[in-house]
Amino acid sequence: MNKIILKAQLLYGDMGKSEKKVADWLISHPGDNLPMSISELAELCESSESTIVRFARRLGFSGYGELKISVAGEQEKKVVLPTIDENDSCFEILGKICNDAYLSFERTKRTIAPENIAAAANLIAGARKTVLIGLGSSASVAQDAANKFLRAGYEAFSYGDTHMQMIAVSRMRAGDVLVGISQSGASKDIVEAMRLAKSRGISTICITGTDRSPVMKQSDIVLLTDTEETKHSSLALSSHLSRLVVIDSLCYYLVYRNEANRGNFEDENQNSLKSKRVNEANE
Amino acid sequence: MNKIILKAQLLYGDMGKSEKKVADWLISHPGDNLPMSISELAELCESSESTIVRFARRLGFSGYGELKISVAGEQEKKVVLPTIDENDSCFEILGKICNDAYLSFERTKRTIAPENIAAAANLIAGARKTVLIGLGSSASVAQDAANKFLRAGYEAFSYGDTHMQMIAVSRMRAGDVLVGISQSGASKDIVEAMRLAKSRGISTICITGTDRSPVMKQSDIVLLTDTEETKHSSLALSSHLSRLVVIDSLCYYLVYRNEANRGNFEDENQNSLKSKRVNEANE
DNA sequence: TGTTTTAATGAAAAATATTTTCATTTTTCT
DNA sequence: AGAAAAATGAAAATATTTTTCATTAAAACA
Repeated sequence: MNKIILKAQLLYGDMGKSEKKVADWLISHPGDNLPMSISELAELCESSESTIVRFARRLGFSGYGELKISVAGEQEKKVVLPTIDENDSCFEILGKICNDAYLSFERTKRTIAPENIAAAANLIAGARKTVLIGLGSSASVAQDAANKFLRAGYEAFSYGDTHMQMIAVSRMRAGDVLVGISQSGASKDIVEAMRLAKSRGISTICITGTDRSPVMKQSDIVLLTDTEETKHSSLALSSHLSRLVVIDSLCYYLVYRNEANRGNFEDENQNSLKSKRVNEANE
Repeated sequence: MNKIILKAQLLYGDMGKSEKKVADWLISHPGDNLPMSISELAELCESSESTIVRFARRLGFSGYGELKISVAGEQEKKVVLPTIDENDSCFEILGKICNDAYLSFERTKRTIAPENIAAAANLIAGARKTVLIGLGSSASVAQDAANKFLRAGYEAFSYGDTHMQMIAVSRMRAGDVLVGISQSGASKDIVEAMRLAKSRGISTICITGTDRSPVMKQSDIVLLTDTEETKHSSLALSSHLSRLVVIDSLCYYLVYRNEANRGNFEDENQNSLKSKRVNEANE
């Protein structure tokens, strides 16, 4: 995978017309080495030297020299363009999905507010208990999160059933935290549950992929993940993965924060599951 | 081994005293990139710019620029493994987890057998129904998969409860497919359920991160994901994501295979959920 | 061994390449 | 449509690379 081309695609939207011409050239010449001099490339792209320097800087290089060298370093790895088409084999699709996930992670890093993740983690760390709710694919994210938080030593529960969600919220009190997970940010039942929680003085956090969405209005802390419309379909695969990495980073932070847990939680968890494993010798 | 260093050694005898100093520096710094400018290198080698140009030409390059780029191209892409430490902020952890996920995807692409994914997808595509089972974090993977397969137009169910898993298997028949998900590949209950299924002539697929694991012996098709031992902890975050991208690629393939579905499944799914969304105007 | 010839070297000049600056153009917002 | 902001490229300012050439070091020969 060519990281430079991926990065160029990632930042494509931010570029001006002329910078896009540089990106286009790069994207349409994967595997090529860059011309020796910036002037040659400027001519090829029908652009100017300064634009190319700006392009290189946008990608994180100090200038054209670094870009040139980095492109050379990336060579021999072919680019997979992340549009899935009907003739792709399963394995090709896997490659494209991995690419897409990578881009989604990069977008999430840009979208999410660092201080909000920290705030969310600290809120959960100090909470009496944490309840996570979501529907559809967000229900499995919620379940996964509850699973991990519990293993990290925090009281966490998830509910995927709208009735149970309301019941759970009605049993919560100040000092508890409700985490609502919704890609669209507009799931009625989740918004309702969040509203109820908020009215009862319970802290609320949402993880959503849609800015200015209803669920945000009911949240004390907003974790905004990859907001890009998924290019493939409503399966919304990559955005789902982004929500998981956000959960994972919260979880890691919690593990490290939990002094008592830090050293031994791995072993403890391993031991608690030991009886559930096949004794390989008998297998 | 680095081709450029090899060449330098080959031609070492022909060089003058000063050129040898340049060769020595290169040989004693394998894996390093060359300094940005020829003057820097001249200083490091206690030599001069002109000598370095001569050295580069002797090796067959047109000048320092080409040598520099060629050295960069030769570099083995050594990846920095991001180890999370206790002083990292949540946001830093997020970055490292994304990196880790990326590496995990790369490993999965190398480990998984392309023909096996295809076989698994085709098996599911032709099945009367598909049952997915897993425990712990694999339960949420199973749930996520069932959710997506159903949306893609296939009969799919997941069970996270060991009793329900056995009951579900006992109700299956030839023509059905059982997918067992287990990172360790050694979960007793999953292996049991798979064995039962196999004895009853039901096709079995496993998704696991452990080669030569018990669950593999009960499987017709093995999807082996990232087998790297997780560097961080038993939370096994990245391997979890790898299993999800495998599910996602199966799912996409199924979507494209399902002729009837292809065009309109997105819209249908969107419509079926419409009543569950907040009407934004009222919000 | 001393002298001549040849090769190697580096300082500085010349040629190239890159980066910055800034006036002009284009786009966006009102 | 007009004002403000952003993007662009020409040209100036830097920086880098290459060439030149005087000097030095090494080899060849008497």
